[in-house]
Amino acid sequence: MHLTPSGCLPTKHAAAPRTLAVKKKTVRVITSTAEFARYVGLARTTVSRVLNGQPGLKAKTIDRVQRAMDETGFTPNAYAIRLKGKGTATIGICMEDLLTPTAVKKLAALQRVFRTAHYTSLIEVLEPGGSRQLIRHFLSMRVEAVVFIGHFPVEELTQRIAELNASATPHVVIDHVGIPNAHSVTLDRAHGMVDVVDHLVDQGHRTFGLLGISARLHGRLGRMHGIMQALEKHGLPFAQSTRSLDHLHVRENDFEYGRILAASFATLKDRPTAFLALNDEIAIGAMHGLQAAGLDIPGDAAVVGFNNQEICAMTRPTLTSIDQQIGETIRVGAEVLLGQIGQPPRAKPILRTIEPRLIVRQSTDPKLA
Amino acid sequence: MHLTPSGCLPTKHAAAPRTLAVKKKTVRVITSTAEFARYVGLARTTVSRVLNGQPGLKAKTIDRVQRAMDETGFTPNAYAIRLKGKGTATIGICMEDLLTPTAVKKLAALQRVFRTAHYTSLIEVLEPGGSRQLIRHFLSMRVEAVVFIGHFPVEELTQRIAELNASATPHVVIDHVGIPNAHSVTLDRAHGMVDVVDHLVDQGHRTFGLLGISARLHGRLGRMHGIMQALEKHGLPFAQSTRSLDHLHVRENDFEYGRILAASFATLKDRPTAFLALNDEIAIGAMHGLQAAGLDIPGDAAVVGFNNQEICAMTRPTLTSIDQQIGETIRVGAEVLLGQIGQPPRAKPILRTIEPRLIVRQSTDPKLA
DNA sequence: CTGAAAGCGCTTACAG
DNA sequence: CTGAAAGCGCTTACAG
Repeated sequence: MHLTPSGCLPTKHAAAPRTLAVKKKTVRVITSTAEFARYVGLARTTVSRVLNGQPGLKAKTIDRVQRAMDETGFTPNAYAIRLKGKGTATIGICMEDLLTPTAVKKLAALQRVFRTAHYTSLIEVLEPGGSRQLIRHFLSMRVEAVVFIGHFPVEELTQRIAELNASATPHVVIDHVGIPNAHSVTLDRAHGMVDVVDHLVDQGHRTFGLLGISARLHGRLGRMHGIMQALEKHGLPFAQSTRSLDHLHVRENDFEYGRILAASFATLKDRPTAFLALNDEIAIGAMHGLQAAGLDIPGDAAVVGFNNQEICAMTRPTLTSIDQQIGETIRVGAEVLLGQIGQPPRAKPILRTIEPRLIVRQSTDPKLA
Repeated sequence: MHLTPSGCLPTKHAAAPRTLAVKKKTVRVITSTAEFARYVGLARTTVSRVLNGQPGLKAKTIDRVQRAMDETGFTPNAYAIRLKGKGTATIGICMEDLLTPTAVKKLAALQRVFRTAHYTSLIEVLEPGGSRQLIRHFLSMRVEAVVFIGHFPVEELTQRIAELNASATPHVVIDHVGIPNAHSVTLDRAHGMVDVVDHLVDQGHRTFGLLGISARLHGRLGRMHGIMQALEKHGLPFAQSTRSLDHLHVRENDFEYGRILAASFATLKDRPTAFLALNDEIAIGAMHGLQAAGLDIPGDAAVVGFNNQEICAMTRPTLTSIDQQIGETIRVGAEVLLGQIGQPPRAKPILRTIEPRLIVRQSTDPKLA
């Protein structure tokens, strides 16, 4: 999105009168209620009433207008309506990208909820460093609320939330903790990892390879926190029980990243027996890499993914994973957001937590093979 | 999206004055250039000039305005700008859904191209039967062009294209042939299937199971056309060489659909030796189903997917597939669309064809195992 | 740089 | 139902 200094969209070209040649004669496209009213033979006021479904109109009049709309294809100018208007019924959705399947799933679900609640979604993808312009664009479009989906630079997002708060625009941050004063809905990843570790320890595992998982972000609700907590519970010393090779490789394509991490792990003499991956893609890549090294899954190595995508049921072996409960996340997210609209700003940030669910499959349980 | 009879968005509530309590005193959010100009101590005209980056302004003045914008968070009302304005620099993108990975990839690529060209994308997902309202919404937002991505009911789409043509709004249909008077960019699926069949015949296959592929749609550029053409070329009688069990099962989840089709095929005594799937998901499900029945891939059965998603390199065996050339598709699509803006309407529909690329992997070539 | 003014396309009382 | 009018928040000549 390109914006002028004002945060608004640039104009592309002078508005040529929109005409269209039809069968040798030029038909002017009707672009205003004034013109349209003249065409129908009614007053502008009356047309406006019909368009807005106001009461006290004869069925005949409504019909006349409807028919004329079909004939001419006239649509009232939304910009004029909303200028005059009482709210835009629009919600801005800021996406980190459109390439993460689970993020897109959330977007799709959210858009559906908003539509049901009679809101239009204004969907934008954040360009690196473009968050200020993006929020200015949303504000200039007078959105009634803003949702953030995905992962953003903490400082930038913090700034943007402050701006939204300053303009009394409601917001919710989906799945991104650690933003001061932000209302958010977050998956309790820590809890998910506790379930995973419990399950793996139960299967006899004592050493864990971490694929793409680190403590950098997240804090209390983060995965690392959960892993440490669970290991402690089982009396396993953290430093000896876990191993990461993330420093060796660059993460571009997740599948490939998982594969190459696994290949490196396969060369270790004291190789961990269980692997926890940041997501399903990395886990699938890791299975590929481990198997290519001649290892059996789960016999020689157990693997756990994250997100429980449909593909998990179709790999060989099928992949144990953690379900994000996207439906629930979006339900709560929408509730938090819509609850703010029309209300006075909250003093305290709202923080809602979603509990994930472990789905055990063959990659960690030999009995299921 | 909910629309009133006028095709516009309903109003949600009366616009309460947006105020915000900050440190005990109530700060009014500035919502107009008039207010803002008063705040800065400049004329509205001057402020407007600064916001639009017009020449002939002192650096000092520009600075003052910039600073005041940062202080107040003021954003000019986009609805007023565009009402007055010369074009909206907005393009409507109509998606069939947000759940098909390749469709979302196209969306992401297209949005990026549009942004680079200084257009904002208005992304909407079509609800069943909601196409008329959707297009009315786009027209009411005065989009400068419309893109359709995905598959739509032919008759509905034909109607919508006619409406867009009637209002002189440019459009392009990505990957959906057979719409009269529609400008479109389409993958030559027939060509793709010719390549597949050539490859498989080369590998010694003479019988082909079709998974989800039928002749219902598409015509000349369709897959079935390509399959028939290639079989004829190799002197293989079509009816004897192909087999479909699509009538036996319901297609909901594609992975599962592929699995269950394959399970049925596995029970046949005269089972085909090669399988062509509608997409990668069905192909992966089919591999799962065939392997579960004890068959070796590609030894007992070859499998080919469609779309060449990243996962194809991570299955066991890796999956031969056809790459859609999404980058090229979107490049051409944007070219076709942007080329129409500001030009007189075309008499003849534009039809551009994209050539797919066969990517051979282990699932069809034992030498790669 | 300022200020007054017209106009974009609507909605909404208001008087008939 | 009609008609005249005010106003939403901008932009853009125009005269100073």
